[in-house]
Amino acid sequence: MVTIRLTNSKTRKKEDFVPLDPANVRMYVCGPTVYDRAHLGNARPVMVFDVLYRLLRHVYGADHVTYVRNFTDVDDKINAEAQRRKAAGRAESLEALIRERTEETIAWYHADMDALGALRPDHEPRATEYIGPMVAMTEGLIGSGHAYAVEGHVLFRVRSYAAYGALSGRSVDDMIAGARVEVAPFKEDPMDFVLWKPSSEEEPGWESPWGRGRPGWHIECSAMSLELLGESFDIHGGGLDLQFPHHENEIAQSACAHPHGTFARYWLHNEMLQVEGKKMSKSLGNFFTVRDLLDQGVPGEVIRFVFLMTHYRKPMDWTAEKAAEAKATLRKWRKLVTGVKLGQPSREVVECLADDLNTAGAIAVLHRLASSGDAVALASSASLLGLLGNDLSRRQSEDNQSEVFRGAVNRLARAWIEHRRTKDWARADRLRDELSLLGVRLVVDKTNHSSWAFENPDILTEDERREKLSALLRLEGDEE
RNA sequence: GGCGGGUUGGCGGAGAGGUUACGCAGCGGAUUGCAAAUCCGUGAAGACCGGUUCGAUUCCGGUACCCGCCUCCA
Repeated sequence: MVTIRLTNSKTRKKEDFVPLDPANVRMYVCGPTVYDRAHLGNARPVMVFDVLYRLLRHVYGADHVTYVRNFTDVDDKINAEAQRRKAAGRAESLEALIRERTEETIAWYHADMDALGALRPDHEPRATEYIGPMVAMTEGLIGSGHAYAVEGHVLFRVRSYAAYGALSGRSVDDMIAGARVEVAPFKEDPMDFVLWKPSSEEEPGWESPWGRGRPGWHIECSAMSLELLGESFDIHGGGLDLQFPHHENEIAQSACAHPHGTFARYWLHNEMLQVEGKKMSKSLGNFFTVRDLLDQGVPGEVIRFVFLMTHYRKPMDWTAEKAAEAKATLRKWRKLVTGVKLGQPSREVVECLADDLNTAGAIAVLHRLASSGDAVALASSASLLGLLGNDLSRRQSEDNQSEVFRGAVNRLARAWIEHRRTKDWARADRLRDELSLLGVRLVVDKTNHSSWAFENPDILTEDERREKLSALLRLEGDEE
């Protein structure tokens, strides 16, 4: 069996991965706060841990891996949106409006991540469905002296956990020295963090021993991983930005609540995303969502490929140039693999992935397989990376091509061939150029027959396309 | 200020203490009505300063620069 090696943030070393139970390898990944469309940065951990999930399934068997990724559906930004709808005259309760917002956001998230070829996790728990376990864990922490209730809040006492700061490499004293946090007067220590906080009438809340309130951000992951994976499990993943304070706090809560468990044994953090060399932010005007890219006609598979080009522990830069490169490569490979039956992925590709998810190295192997013409190995190996599947890219493109459109393009392609045959170069070239504006590329292949292919089928709307096509058909004397 | 990470050829981006990464672009050639695509070939690197070593881009130390987190923006 292949030995998977992973860089464990906890030890800062690359280690052999040895699961607690090979018959049930367990992984928890921090998922999105569902208040709006997922931006491109949100997709990075999804891609990284999707590859890890696929690799684990390959090595241990598809039925022997449990992947949990949560939805955070308690959040002030969600509240704000619900209150906005309420203010706009909606009659439903705030709770109903919150639910509405999170439901629609989750549906978007699923659609967008599906388009990137990400497998759905085995469990996608929502924080609001685990309030009970969170309250129970909080009570336990109070009982064991690791937390205290004050003024409707419950706070975790960081001084009660000696290893606090180990994951992110800081000590409580260092943090206080450089802290910019506003310290609530009721905190025993400035670094103490909230497990539970009171809710006003305008905020969602649940009854608890400390009054009506809602959970702090960190406790949900501790409670849900416990419920679904147990006190000890294998892998915990997320973005590097979550390492502190989120993951540090999760560890503190879980370790203190269940001192006999190990909590997560391997911690993986992916580096962040940049856009054209800069941090993606609304103020820089380079902020966009996955859906924005898909709507612009960038196939999900291309987005996925660009992510995979960079190792997960390096900052990844999204650039238009990379997208173009990915697209050209995928087009070339797709031509090679059409119709081949999947077999086993190449051992080299598996070894690259097993070596701390070296996706860039795996892609290099794919290039070699492609140039050697080994279509079966290429398709099978690409499939392990979630690439070149029938479910990707094709679907996106062909859904957008109506029968009418295809028929019209076919007639125009025949006209083009005829112009070429009669050496009417002017008309032939003009037609070729016009069609390229529609995202259709006419090509001459080796045998000097002609064919056509969709190059970028999504650049125009169906209406624009129809109008343009009928103009061309008239021009070619095709009055159908 | 505290903590962590990075710096590879024109661009992207890996591995390995000594042997070609790979891809894109470029250049040369094949093919071609033009173009695209495709195919063949090819030059080019390791921020800076020291140290370890027979030998370092790869290990160690320092400098410079960049980035992230510490402010519930992944």
